[in-house]
Amino acid sequence: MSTQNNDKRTLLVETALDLFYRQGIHAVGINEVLKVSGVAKKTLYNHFSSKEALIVATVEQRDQRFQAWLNKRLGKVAAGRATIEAIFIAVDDWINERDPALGPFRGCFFINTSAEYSDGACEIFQCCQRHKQSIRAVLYQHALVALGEEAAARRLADSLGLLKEGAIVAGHLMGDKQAAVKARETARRLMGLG
Amino acid sequence: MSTQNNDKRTLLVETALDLFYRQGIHAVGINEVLKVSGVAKKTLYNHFSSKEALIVATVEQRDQRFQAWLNKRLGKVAAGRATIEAIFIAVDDWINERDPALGPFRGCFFINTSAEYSDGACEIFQCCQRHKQSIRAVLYQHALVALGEEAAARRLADSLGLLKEGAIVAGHLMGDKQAAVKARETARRLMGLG
DNA sequence: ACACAGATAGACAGATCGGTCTACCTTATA
DNA sequence: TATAAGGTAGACCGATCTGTCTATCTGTGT
Repeated sequence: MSTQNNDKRTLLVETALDLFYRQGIHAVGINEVLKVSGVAKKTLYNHFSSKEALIVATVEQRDQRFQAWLNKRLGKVAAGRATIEAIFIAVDDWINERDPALGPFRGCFFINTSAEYSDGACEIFQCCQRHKQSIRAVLYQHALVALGEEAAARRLADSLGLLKEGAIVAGHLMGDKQAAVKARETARRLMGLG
Repeated sequence: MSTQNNDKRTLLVETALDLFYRQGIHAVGINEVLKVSGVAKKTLYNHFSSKEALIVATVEQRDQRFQAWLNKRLGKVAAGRATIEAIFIAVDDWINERDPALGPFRGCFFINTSAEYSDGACEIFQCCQRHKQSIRAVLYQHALVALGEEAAARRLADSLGLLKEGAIVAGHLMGDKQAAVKARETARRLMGLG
């Protein structure tokens, strides 16, 4: 049946995403995904032509989940400065695992994945790129509301983007659980709120 | 002979570092390292007890090379603000591959490696952590010279660290070759030079 | 000249990889 | 109830992985 069909596909993607995020992609074999999910190998290759296709699906899934989570967090916040601050607060909750929606914190799945697939021509890397561009678009949108002028908004969005990526990296690699708080304070200073 | 002994070891580490940085660690097998370096397998296992030991050696080698490169770049610059700016200029040259000392730019080897070995208890991850802490110490040292006050210097060093990590990530994942220039401009603003 | 340390090539082992395929089972619908 | 689609379990394939081991060669110090 079609619904079960999608159920299996979804189960595979969610299981793979969880394992890939925790352990890295090359470190997780197809057989482990099958064992954990309880799905048969034939079913996997019925839905995906290869491991790479499964990886692409997990990246897209993570993108959708992340953006849905972020939109929910930002839903009731006024556009502009308040939303920009809310983004850093959301990242802080993510790093400190105060929000179960994203699961445990192991850094940015897209940064981690692009570390393993860094060929700019490959589909996996490009999926990661698209995600980052989506997030940057959100930052620019609210920077524009905050500042009203395009060039200044671009500059602010660039700075905010760097701070956000830096916070995620520092939160993971350096174990600095305050990284997003520091990023938010720096952002406030850049927006003239410090 | 003892010198040849070290020659082989060094050759193995440099070859492995180059391959690991370009392709990722799990994606490179021991046999490939041996083939490219022209060293016999027995010799490798004479110097390293396992692949993991070789990986640790490559991370340490990258740390040494990076710090030597940075120190050279900063050698003739006045301590404080000027050195902080020079750091971002150096990162810019790295991203745009204008300085052959670090080879091609594939993002931060330590970030990439910690993406594949993210268990906080494992030796490899801890080596990556130590590197980042060394760099942060340099930032703090010059922030202190620039500001003269410890708490403010810590805040500044934190902000600069986030901008630097963000620039490296943006330069790689988003292909933003201007990332370090933007980070530098933001840093200038934070230091009251904007 | 001889002994020995350390290098070489590469066979080999055992596990695991991604991916294919067979054979059987379950279930919804005509 | 018959049919057909899609699931299950898992054997199997060739390739590759890390790591061990044998056997041979080279070069240095005494």
